[in-house]
Amino acid sequence: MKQDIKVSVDAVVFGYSPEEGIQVLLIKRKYEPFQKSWALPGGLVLNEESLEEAVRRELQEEAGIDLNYLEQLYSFGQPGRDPRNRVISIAHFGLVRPGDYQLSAQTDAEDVAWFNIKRIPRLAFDHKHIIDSAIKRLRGKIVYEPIGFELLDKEFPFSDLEKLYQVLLDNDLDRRNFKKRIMALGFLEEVNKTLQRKAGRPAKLYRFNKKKYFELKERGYHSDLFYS
Amino acid sequence: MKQDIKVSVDAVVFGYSPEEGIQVLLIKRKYEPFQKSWALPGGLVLNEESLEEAVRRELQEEAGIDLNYLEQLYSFGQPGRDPRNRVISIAHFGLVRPGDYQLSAQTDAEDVAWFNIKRIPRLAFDHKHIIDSAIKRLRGKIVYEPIGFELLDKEFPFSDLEKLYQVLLDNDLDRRNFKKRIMALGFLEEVNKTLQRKAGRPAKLYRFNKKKYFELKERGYHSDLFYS
DNA sequence: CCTATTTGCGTACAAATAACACAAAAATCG
DNA sequence: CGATTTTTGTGTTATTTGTACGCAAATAGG
Repeated sequence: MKQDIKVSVDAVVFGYSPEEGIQVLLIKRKYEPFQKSWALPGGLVLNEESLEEAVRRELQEEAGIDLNYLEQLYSFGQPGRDPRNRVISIAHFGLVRPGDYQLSAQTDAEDVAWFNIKRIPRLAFDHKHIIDSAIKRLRGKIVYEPIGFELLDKEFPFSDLEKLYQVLLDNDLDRRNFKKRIMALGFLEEVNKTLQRKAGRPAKLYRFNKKKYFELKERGYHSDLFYS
Repeated sequence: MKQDIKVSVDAVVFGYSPEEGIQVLLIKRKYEPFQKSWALPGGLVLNEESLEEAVRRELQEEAGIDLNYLEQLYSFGQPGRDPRNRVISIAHFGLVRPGDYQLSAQTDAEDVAWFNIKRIPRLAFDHKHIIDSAIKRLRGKIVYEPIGFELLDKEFPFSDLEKLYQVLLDNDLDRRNFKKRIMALGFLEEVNKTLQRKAGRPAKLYRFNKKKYFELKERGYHSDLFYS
């Protein structure tokens, strides 16, 4: 019998701010099945586009958002995960900066929204499961690769990074040791600016030097974890 | 226009022995395209089977082999990777023990063979690229998850494990420190047997206690790397 | 029985990590 | 305006962990 399987992509897009915590982008479905349910952005792959192109296109169409970081997460292909057809979904993992993050409000607010990862509503299909995988990936990856910076502004106070790790790994990390550790990695550089958001001493701003990171990585430096 | 994409699975299966090193299972293709080229075992997913079922079925059909460990690797979906149709391949990563490992000779020897990962022939499609990803995964994963044991006999002398890590990470690890480290993880247990293969003092046999490993993992013990 | 080979075990030293204290610069509040 | 609170910045020391070794035990082979 001829193969009758459809191929789609889904995206778990994370955003972050110190006030709101870690959030994930969801859309409200317009059509059956799961009409009006919250779901991950995504859709069928077109014949001539790559998987990554499909993801970026769908995110533009459904949420008007541009990703700062994108990688493949996992492919979900269990028969029956879509009640109508056999659909294989290649799930992706994306990150946006706080700047782009706000764009969601520009599109129809009923249809697109950010949800804190601790308060995710009931979702269509197996999307809850997919999000769980993505959160696991985020938690796992942030300790040995510098993807945390992709969730922050290009220039950020150190405390933002610190809080991100706190929220994600929920362990009390020592502020001072954490900073020493990150700085020792050698790819964070100080910008000659300060920022003040509340009371307290103004914070210096830092910037992730991606070029320097790749240089160090080339030289076989063993990145190994930021914090356990 | 209607979506016209096929879905297949491929498997990168690794085997290991101290004498042969790390090997990967390849088959010689019978049909076009790439007729008579070496390629990864795999094929189209059937309508009612899961991805993992498809992998195990194909491996049975093409190589008569049973996997000891199987996980998804990555999905390759670039248009043009198959010269005829658009085919998305969900690549998998498998491990077999030395015992099962020998089975390949039972099937048609012209069509199935093990190749040392340092001496891989020219391959069909983008299969070389897929193998590279799999090797990277193996190297990366072996330092923080106990998958190395899935490549050894259930009871093995310590030196086998040691050599596996040597070959894979090609650094000179200190025999004595390596053993201390592994034993400190707490899930390797001594069996009351010895084995002698060449000259020298007979080796005690060890066994990976998977149950104990999961117990320790539950208790939030931070597995973190065997050797860097 | 002497040598080469392989496995087993322990100990001293170096390096990385964790615990902890206090100073500086601002807002807030009386 | 001064005292208090809040936030950021930097250092020092104890503890834990990792690394570099030396040497003994048990076998095969000649």
